[in-house]
Amino acid sequence: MAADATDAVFSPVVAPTTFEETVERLGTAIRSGVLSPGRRLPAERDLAEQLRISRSTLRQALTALAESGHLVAQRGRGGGTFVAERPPLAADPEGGLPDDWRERIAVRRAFEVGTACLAAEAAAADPDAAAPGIAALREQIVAMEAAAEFDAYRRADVALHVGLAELTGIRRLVLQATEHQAAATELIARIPHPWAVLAHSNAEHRRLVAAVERGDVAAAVRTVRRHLAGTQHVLAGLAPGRAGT
Amino acid sequence: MAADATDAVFSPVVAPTTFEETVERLGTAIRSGVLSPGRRLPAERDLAEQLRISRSTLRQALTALAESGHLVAQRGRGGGTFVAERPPLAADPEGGLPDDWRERIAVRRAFEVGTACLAAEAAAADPDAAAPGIAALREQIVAMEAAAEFDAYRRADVALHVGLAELTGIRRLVLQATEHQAAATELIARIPHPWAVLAHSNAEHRRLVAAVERGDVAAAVRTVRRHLAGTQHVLAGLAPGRAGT
DNA sequence: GGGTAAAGGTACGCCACTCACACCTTCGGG
DNA sequence: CCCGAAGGTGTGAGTGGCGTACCTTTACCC
Repeated sequence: MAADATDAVFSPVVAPTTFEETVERLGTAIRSGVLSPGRRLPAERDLAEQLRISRSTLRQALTALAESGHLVAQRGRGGGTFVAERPPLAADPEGGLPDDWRERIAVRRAFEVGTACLAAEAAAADPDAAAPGIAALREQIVAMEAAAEFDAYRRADVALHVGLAELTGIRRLVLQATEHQAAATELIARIPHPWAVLAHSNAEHRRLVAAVERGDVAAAVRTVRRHLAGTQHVLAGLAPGRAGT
Repeated sequence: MAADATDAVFSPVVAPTTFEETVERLGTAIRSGVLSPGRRLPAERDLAEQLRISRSTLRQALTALAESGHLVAQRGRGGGTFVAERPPLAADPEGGLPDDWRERIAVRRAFEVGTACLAAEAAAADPDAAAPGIAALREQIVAMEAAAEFDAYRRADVALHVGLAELTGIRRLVLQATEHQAAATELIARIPHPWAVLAHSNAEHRRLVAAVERGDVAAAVRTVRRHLAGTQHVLAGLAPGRAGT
């Protein structure tokens, strides 16, 4: 097992550029549905200011996202940059799982468990403040039940998990949640989704929301754990032999 | 509550440089004790290769760490770069908590809960493989009981939590664990630590390790949760009014 | 005692990225 | 019909990271 602490310390250092970070940020937000189709982004000059980057760099990112079908730009007065009507769901739908998929899914699991824990705590600490957020979660569950195709289902699924992070009130967790969800979508898109599985999954969603609502941390954690374990096992079944690094 | 998902998406983009990332990586490893005092780092040329960065950039980082008292360099054959005998525990012990301390401590809690969950699962899945790791955790607990001063206690504490992450076998979690621990140390260093509290804390450690050993996920999560809630409350008591952003 | 190898220390030029700034183009509304 | 708000374009400076070659120190070995 190569998880020794010193090995980890000496593992490669990555330094993403501003351009890459921006594409990642906006791209995941769009793919995960946090920025919904047709939505208008702030004007470039404003957005650059909000993101604390120069307009030049922002435009590089916007151009890249436009070329990859995430965004559509319209010139002239009343124009702007809009999220495409049918943005790509996953960044790279080429065959084969990335070889570190085990790590990714495990990190995501750890993250979700922790988030669910904090969300349940927040709901227990201030039920009134959490109520609207929880109602929003319920709406997503309804949307999932009504979903006629997998894309719609998955979008609501993502919204639910991101909404859970919102309950914690921690901005950083919300950001990470969208990233994890977008990453998870890319993996999940490659496995079959029989309706029976989706129905079962949604039953777990209901249980999760109920647990959060009554502030039952243990139940929330348990439910999330089982919920994600299913995904992990299905992926493991699809993995070519063992794909560990 | 400023944790709305779209707000998070449009929050500032940060792009750390390779230099900064490297200082962060090595600095946290040293401060958290993962790289222990007196330890020799790989030769610059080798280390640069391992970290996948140029030697020039690596040297910038090493120089900065040497100036801040983390490292000591010795020239000549048989020389090398060594971790200082008494490296600084915290990066910036200036007065006052950083204003986003609530976020930090919350993110850390979420992380630890998730990690404990995965660690307990790993132990349950393959008890024999996890046994040596768990024995190492017990050693840290013994070290904490024997600790005569807070520094020694804290180092063992960090080692315990990092060791927990190692049990999961996920390199990324180990890396994040050292970062969270180093960050936590900076906060914890500012609060008083009566021996009674430390003893109580260690009792929780024992319970945590026991829960992990028998693969009891629920108990592990519950224990970690309580364990960290204590820290959070003490910090909240020290916070100047409300330090929210 | 001198050579040699292994380590850190120094210098320099190239390239990619980021930024600020100025300007052009489109197009709806007053 | 013109103005203003939006995206689109171009340029030059500054900075950071990289590669490469070379220098200096020092322990060990013959």
